[in-house]
Amino acid sequence: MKTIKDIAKALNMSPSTVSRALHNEDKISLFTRERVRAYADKINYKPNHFAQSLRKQRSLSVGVVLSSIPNSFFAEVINGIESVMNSKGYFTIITQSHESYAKELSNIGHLASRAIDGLLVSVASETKDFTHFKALQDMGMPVVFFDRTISEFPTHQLVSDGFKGSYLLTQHLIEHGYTRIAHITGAPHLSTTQERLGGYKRALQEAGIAYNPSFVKYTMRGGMSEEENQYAFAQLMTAQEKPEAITTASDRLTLSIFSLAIEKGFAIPQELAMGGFNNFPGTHLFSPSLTSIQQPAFEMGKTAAEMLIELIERKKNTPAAYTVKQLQPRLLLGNSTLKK
Amino acid sequence: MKTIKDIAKALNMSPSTVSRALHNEDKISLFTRERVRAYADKINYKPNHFAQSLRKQRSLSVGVVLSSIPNSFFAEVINGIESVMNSKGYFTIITQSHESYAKELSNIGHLASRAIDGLLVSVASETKDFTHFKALQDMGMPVVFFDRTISEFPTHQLVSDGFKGSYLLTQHLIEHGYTRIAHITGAPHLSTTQERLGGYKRALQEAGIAYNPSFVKYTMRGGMSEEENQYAFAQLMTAQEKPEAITTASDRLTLSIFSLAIEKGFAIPQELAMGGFNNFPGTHLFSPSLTSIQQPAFEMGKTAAEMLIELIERKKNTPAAYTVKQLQPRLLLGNSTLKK
DNA sequence: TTGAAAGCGGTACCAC
DNA sequence: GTGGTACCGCTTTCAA
Repeated sequence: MKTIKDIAKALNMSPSTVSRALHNEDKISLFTRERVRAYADKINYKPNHFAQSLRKQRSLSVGVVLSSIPNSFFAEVINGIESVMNSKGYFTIITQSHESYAKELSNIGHLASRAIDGLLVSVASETKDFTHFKALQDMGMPVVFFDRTISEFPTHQLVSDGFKGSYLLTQHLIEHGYTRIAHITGAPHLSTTQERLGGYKRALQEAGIAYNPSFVKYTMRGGMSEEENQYAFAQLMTAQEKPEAITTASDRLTLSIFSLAIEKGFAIPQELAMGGFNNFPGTHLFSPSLTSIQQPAFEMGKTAAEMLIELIERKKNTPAAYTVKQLQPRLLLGNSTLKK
Repeated sequence: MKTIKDIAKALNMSPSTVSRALHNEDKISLFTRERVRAYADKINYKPNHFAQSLRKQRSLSVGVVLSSIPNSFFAEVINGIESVMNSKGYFTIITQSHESYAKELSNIGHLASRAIDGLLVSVASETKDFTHFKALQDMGMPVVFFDRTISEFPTHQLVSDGFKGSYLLTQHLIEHGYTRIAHITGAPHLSTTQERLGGYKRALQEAGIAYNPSFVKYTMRGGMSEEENQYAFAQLMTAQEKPEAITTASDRLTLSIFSLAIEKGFAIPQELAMGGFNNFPGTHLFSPSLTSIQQPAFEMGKTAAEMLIELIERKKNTPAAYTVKQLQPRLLLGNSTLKK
């Protein structure tokens, strides 16, 4: 691997001149700049990233902690993040928590030792303690939360309007004649869970339908555990008072519960209507086509990345005015929630 | 950020001792080791990765170049790669080519300047020139190809048996009474394209069905371009001699062509049977459920990562004996290829 | 068993 | 405009 010193020696000048020439500084004569450039190209010189980072105390890379890459929602989010980071010259290191607190903790540790310049996080569903994020932030690391956030955390946050999404879906079901509507959701302490539940309740309330707590089922692993999902579904459908419609609050849950209902032989939507949060491509090809609340995943990644860059490149002493942004979800109608 | 020097000063010893103690070297007294460990823990010391990499001339990170993260197949592959890399202490930097040669080239450049220890590549469909990979390899960078490979490239390679997958699907269709079977595939120069086409041809040949070149359509962007897909589909279905079945050679193509057929109102499988390579979860919920060839994506990532680690950690002077591994795909039967 | 010091590749301050 | 050089944090050889 060729270094600046090699170039300096070959061209008979000092390393500092070479460095400056490569950075195209005006102080260096155009002639020298050209000579250096040409030679660097010729020997295919690449700056050593570690030396640069060590010296400049910044790595031009950011870390991402999210639940799972094969989840279509997050896959699209990553795409959005990378589109921004690449154009700004930053690298993106992605880690998966698989909804586990322990994994999240160890990922954060690894990322910290990589001296990343900033961190994008969608909190694992198991996580209830935030001191590991706070510790990083106190050390000067910019942190932005997206999707699953910690509302009381002092930093930029980006969420999709889960309240609205859930509200629209529930309202849609009510308009189509359903009144016994269930809601299967994630862990109760999560912001997303609370919002989505809130939208569901509000729609019921506005329609004058009494809220029935036994129609709401929580899953601690947010749909990642098939047993948990089956249990929640069974509890709902073996009760004396069964729901006529189920809404689901996350990608995994939606796919899993829909799949279960088909498996168990429920007629959809005649016997049981279904709809939920879902970013999988192709659910319009399901039988019946699935009514979904789609979140703007790519845009979420893109915007979160922009917020992070803003924090990273802000002057150190500028006091940060943290904002919380909300993106609007879309309700995509399918046949799984048709009028009875 | 605390450094080794801080620890040394606080404990009144030299940086070298601290370094050795942290690495648990026997030369250092147990007492000292414990003292250092305890203090390092207390101040939450994390080694500076850049300094380490700069000094040791290795980064403990690997680069990955693949087509697209939101593609379920690659998302699962990434999962497999990370499971190995994390356990071995390596970091994984993922880049997407979106099937573009230019993007692939620039990704490789970025990764190289990050001084990655190794590279995992699934070649972009546009790529026809391999000198950028060769250059890296000549500089001592271990490279492993997976999925979309360059067969003549001297290194470890890992593919799924596309010939077999395609053969099984075509054979299945023939057994169910179809004879006019089409095949929509990617760019003709790709190894995967040729294999999958090969399996298709072999099955036809064994059944004594004449190969009809007008039943094979190529897409240069491998399903990423909706226009291309529509054109290929239209060409097949507006010809005088229409196929009764279509097989598709990649995830994107399978989803896209299936979607098109539904949209255009074809009765599946009565009028047109469909099946193809597909790793999307949930196609059993399609209407009709989709016959698919599933590739072992997680295992592919896992094995490719292991092969790369093997190359990285091999002693420099050991001559490499490169191997080509094949993983077996599974044929998942659905209703989209039922007997007429 | 521990310490001193050189050096990994670049950058940036200070001279000239 | 250009050169000399200290230094970023860590590892490792040599010496003690």
